[in-house]
Amino acid sequence: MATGRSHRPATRSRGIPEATVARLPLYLRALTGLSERSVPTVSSEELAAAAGVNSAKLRKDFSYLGSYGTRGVGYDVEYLVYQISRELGLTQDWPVVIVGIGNLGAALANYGGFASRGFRVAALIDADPAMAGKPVAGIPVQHSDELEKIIEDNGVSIGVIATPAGAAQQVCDRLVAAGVTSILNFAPTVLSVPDGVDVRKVDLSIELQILAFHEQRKAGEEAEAAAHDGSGPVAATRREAAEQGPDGDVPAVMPA
Amino acid sequence: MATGRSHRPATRSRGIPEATVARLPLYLRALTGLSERSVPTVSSEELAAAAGVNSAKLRKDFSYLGSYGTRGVGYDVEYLVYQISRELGLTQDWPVVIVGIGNLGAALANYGGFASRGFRVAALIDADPAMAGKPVAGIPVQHSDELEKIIEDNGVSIGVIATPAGAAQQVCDRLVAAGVTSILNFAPTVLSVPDGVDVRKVDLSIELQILAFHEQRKAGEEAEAAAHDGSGPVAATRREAAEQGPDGDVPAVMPA
DNA sequence: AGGTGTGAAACTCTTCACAGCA
DNA sequence: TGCTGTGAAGAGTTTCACACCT
Repeated sequence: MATGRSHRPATRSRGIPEATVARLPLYLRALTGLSERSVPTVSSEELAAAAGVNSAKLRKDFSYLGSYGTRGVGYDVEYLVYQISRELGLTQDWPVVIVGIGNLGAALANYGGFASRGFRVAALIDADPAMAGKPVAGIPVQHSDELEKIIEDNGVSIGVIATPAGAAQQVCDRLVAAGVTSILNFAPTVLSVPDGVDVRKVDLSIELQILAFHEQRKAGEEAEAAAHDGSGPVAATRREAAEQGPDGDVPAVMPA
Repeated sequence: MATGRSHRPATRSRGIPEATVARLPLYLRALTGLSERSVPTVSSEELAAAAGVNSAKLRKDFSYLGSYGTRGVGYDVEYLVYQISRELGLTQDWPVVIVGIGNLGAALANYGGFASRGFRVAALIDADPAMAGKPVAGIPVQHSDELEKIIEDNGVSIGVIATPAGAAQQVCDRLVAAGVTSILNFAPTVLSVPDGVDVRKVDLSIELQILAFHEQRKAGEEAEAAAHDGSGPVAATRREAAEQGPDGDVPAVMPA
């Protein structure tokens, strides 16, 4: 084991690697599916397939949480659901505000998986006075003047920004000033936040560009293959296969 | 799999690491901003700040593309924009279809950054006959019966799935059968696709769960700090700082 | 047998630090 | 002088393979 050096363990805290954290929701979703179908236990192999990862990775991931499986048998579905939920902090309810109720904001408000898993839409906020009072997904939109009050009254610590890019930083600043410490940003901007505030970003156009890169490379390879004829230096120049998507992913938070 | 078993050479091909590819769109966005403000050159330091990464990483990233900078000076903005665009395959236009025109699909269709950067919404497709013909973002929605024809007629190779989870795999299968080889999936499901097809996934609920994990950890640390010592548990938050968000990120594609 | 849990190896990504060029 | 480009070190992640428990 460790040579007794006082080296910073880096991934500190309770030591679950970011990459693992990013996959826990995936496992949880797969487990929930099994649970609904009343499956009592799963092997790492089966669960891994359902979650779209490989079994070695899954076992390693679970090993960071503890020893929740039974050798020769597998994992108890209900028990794992609970353990992962707890680890992710989903046994409590997180009030969330969504700022910017355009198409995207409305889509998010309507998103079922929201309420279902530990999150509660505490408020919808928009800068347009014409929106105020209009119900979206059964929740009346409130004007952004109320932002600070809403956050304090509801103890909101997670905010979702679905505004146009131009407004994002400003909204972000107000959210943070009011006490929000985690932000999910859908606006195509880099947000700057003080230390201690986490930002995760979802950007459609970035995803598409990454796809385009690979798409282009496929086209190139095809042409090359046609020119060369088969049997290149590496017979298998095909796609290299990173089994799962780009969802949660690895690099995670972004203070400052 | 086909012929060769063995291992994938991984990052192979022309050797740009996935992590770098995932950041190129970020750089491109920052550069576009500079370009619009007619800034002629940038240093790695400045550009890195604008893109939300650190400069060493940026320089390393660029070194995979070639030597496009000038020592002692920096990078020519326009030239870099071109080089990155080319590398990402954005000098050509990619026709894209969006399947599932609910709130989310509509939001995507309306998303400006779309058309602006190498992508063209070739068609909007929905299974609801009542939607057919209705224009969204100026484009008439077409019924899913037309899916195969649309894809072939337009030479579409990138598809966006914004349907409910239940329909996603089916839609995916049809897209792939019709010739689509890159898919951006917004439905909360693991899609299975044949080898050679790339899938990227965006999942709101996963992002929120990751935030919740960190949020919970912050709360825990605070409590711990408070217990240890009465002094203000102010900005105690350690957070080790992964400077950028979870956007594109590292693990990338997912065949099979 | 059957499947988990985990050291150790392999690989990828990030950061450092500085040589070298404009 | 100033900033790029990069080898090398370091950190984090994935995969392997097998000991160990049921």
